[in-house]
Amino acid sequence: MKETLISKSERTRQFIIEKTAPVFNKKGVAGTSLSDLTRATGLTKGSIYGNFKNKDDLAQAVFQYSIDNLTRFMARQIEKAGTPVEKLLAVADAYRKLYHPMISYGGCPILNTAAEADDTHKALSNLAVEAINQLQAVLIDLVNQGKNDGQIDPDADADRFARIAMALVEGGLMLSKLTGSRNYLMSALDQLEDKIREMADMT
Amino acid sequence: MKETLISKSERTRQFIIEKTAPVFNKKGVAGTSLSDLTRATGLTKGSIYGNFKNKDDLAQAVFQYSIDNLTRFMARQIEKAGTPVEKLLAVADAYRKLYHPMISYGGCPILNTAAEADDTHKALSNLAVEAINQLQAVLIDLVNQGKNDGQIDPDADADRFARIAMALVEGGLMLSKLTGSRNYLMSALDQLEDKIREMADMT
DNA sequence: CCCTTAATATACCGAACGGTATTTTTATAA
DNA sequence: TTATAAAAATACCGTTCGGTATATTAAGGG
Repeated sequence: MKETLISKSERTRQFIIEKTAPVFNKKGVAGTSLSDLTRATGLTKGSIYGNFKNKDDLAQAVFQYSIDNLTRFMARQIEKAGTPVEKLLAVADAYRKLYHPMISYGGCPILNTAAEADDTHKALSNLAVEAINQLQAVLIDLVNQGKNDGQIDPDADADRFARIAMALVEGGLMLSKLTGSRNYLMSALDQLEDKIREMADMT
Repeated sequence: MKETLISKSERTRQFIIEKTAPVFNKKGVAGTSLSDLTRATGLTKGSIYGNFKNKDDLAQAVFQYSIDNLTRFMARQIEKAGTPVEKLLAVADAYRKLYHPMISYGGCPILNTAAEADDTHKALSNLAVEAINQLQAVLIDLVNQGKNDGQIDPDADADRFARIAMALVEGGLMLSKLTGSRNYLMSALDQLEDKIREMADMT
């Protein structure tokens, strides 16, 4: 008597997402063909189309999966740290840890999706905007917490900080991925940490 | 008696590049079809293939054209400014001026190319690396000139500054393009200007 | 163990793909 | 003005595309 907590199709669906995620992230939606998908999964077109209504539908599920992984990882790193300022520094550190996995995954999914989809795949680019807003909201919240604790300068501009942080991280990731040199992301993260310490008057 | 300084084919070649550049930049190489190209130019496949040996060949010419435009514009802006520090600030200001044209062009070609090509089109991604190195070299050179003039702190790390500057600009552009909000690029450029003034002890 | 249903594979579709050989048109130097 | 060469258009190639109707297989409750 076997307990089937999740149906076969749900498992297959997840399997397809996991196997095709790096392919989509490296080749883009337009650059990924159905034969790429059957190759990556070992399944046939019929099976894939039984679980997703078309390629774009799968691409969206894949993107959401990638983002969920990223935000869950980030949440765990933040949880480990104590004060709001330490949590902000933990975000920067999280990206240092993410460097290698992210590169072999094909770079940041948000960046990749933004570059490809903003003029062509509106549904997908909306998901990317959501992901950015979500990450930013975390940063803004932490800054505000730091202000309440008296740890961060009450005059600090949380929104502006979050925008600069995202730009540094995404820009650094893109350049490191492109050139093959860690330096870009690392310098960007150094700069991000400087900004955090600056807000916390730890200069 | 008409003086043909440049041949018909050279003119057509340039015409094709100019007309297809925004298409490639918006849709990517994989996402741009030959019918997109014939539509954008009003020419036939035969004509296009008489001037370029294949789609990738045209894509590379298009990317180089976009980069040349960017670097020429940047050089002109730098030329106008006086001291090295003013020239560095002129670079930041150049990106402010470029905001609208860049957005309607489909975003930064370096970013777009990096995102699409680094796992698929090696020749193209090499051109993107070259473009980054070229822009960075300009920044590094200006910082060093500032040091020689005694205008910039001799301990300033020019390489690190250039990496952070590129990350801020590219990240800011991507986020502004994605979200439709100027704020990202503008905050990133504010930050870049702060860094410049910091190096110049104008704080 | 069987029967129903769900899941996967097979076989196929029309369309669009990138690319090319050939013909027609256009430019241009003599 | 005409011959010739260069450029562009036409018509076509085989392949792969995304997608689907149908057949086959496997799951899993009764």
